[in-house]
Amino acid sequence: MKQLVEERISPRPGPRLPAGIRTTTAPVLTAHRKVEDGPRLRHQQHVHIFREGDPADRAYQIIDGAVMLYKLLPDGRRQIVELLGPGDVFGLSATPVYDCSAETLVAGSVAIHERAALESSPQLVNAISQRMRSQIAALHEHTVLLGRKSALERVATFLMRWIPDRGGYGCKGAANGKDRAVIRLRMTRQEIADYLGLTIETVSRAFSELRRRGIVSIEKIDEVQVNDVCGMCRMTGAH
Amino acid sequence: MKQLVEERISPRPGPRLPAGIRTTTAPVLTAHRKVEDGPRLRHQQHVHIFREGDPADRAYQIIDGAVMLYKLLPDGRRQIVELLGPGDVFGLSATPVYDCSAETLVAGSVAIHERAALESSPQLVNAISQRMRSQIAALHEHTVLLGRKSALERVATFLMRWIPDRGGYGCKGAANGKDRAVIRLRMTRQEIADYLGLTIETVSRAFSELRRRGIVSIEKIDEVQVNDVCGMCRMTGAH
DNA sequence: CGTTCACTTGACTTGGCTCAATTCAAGTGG
DNA sequence: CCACTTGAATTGAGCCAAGTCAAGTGAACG
Repeated sequence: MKQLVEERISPRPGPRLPAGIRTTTAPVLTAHRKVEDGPRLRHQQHVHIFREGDPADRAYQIIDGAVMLYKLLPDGRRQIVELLGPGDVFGLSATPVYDCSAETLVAGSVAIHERAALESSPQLVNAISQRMRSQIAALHEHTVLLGRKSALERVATFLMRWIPDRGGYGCKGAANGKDRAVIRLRMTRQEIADYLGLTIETVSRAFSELRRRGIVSIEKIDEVQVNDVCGMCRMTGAH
Repeated sequence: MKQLVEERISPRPGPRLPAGIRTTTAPVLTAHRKVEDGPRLRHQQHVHIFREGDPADRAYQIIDGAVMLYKLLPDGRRQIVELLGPGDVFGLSATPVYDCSAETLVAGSVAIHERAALESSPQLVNAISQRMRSQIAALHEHTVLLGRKSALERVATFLMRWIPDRGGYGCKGAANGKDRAVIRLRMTRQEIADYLGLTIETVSRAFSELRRRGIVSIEKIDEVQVNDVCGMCRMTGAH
């Protein structure tokens, strides 16, 4: 069974809470502690941490694993608005309720920051502030993808995202002779489609097209071998 | 000639906000000091405040007027990633350079926050933090629009945005008998298109379609009379 | 008891057709 | 004259439907 296990990490032993039950007392995070200290939430794959419209009591920071934030339209259309990994914060809301839902993509754990504690520590505030800036830049980038890129460009951009140190600002091209990479997707085609603003079929066709062109080969369903990273980068529309 | 005029303003009573451009939340006021104090920049319409890639020395907060943030692809495709009004902050960057360009849509003025000063005042940090949360929520909303909405839904959503207190969370429907509104666009069709991820022709056709359906009538080119706000709201895909 | 084979299931791929939005090309009017 | 609108042709991506593939289930059988 999928489950959420909430636990309090040392130095403060505390109550274990069954899934779905909320704490009423806010823990105090002092300035000198690492943000990862304090209460945590362990989670399995594909469980909800919160849903759009829930009271926004807490914010979270990913320690490990991966989380997606998504929004639904009333007729069922889904858009995944952010993909998050270790270090990323989510659940910060400008209103009393969450503006989107958070579901785990990969098992892991997150640190919990009670809403009340979020403004008390200057270090924490500055650290989270810095994170928000990065996430805003990522949202800008994704906005360009959704507003202006073709299906093939979207999928190429998506794949480049998972190749460390490539395609970004200081990308020098292939480090050594070979220009290969292996990507573990950890998302279904449906999730990729909902992130890229496409249908599952279009995503599938884009993968096939990349395979046809020799840019990638797909061994296992969630493992993509990139044979020509620079070649794929040129297909992103960004270069 | 278009110009930027920088000047230092002495502390004085806070801003009256002109109606029109978005008023997401109240203007940011800290406990002892208004953030609008300090150096300012007056600007005319359609001038750049900074460009993508410029060193990100400062952040800005709009006092009045309107600003758009946009990104370009190398082949010239443009995507406007944010539309900002009074109170909104921009120019916060996670890197040493700006991730997008900022251009004014409407003449006005902005407050300048030097990068170094941004972490010094807790009040300022918290106020800006709150602003960033709102902007992230707005970006999420726009992501759904770009990823999942039809052209007509996009334009209807865009128009609803400029009608205060309607279409949002606590929208009660028409306040009194009539259900009308007047919108001053202050953007060209090209800018609207680049914001909505469409072409100028598609935007034009969407306006015509709304006119044909009697939802709006367009007197002057940048003034839209909405005859049936609830009707338009139903076309946004969000209800 | 463990192996095999038929069947089911879910996820992905591919094909064919459709349609919404783009592109190209004239208009129109403030 | 420039920004916008409208029309006609084009096309990329969506939708629907069928096909592939791998993993899992389970009953039969040596």
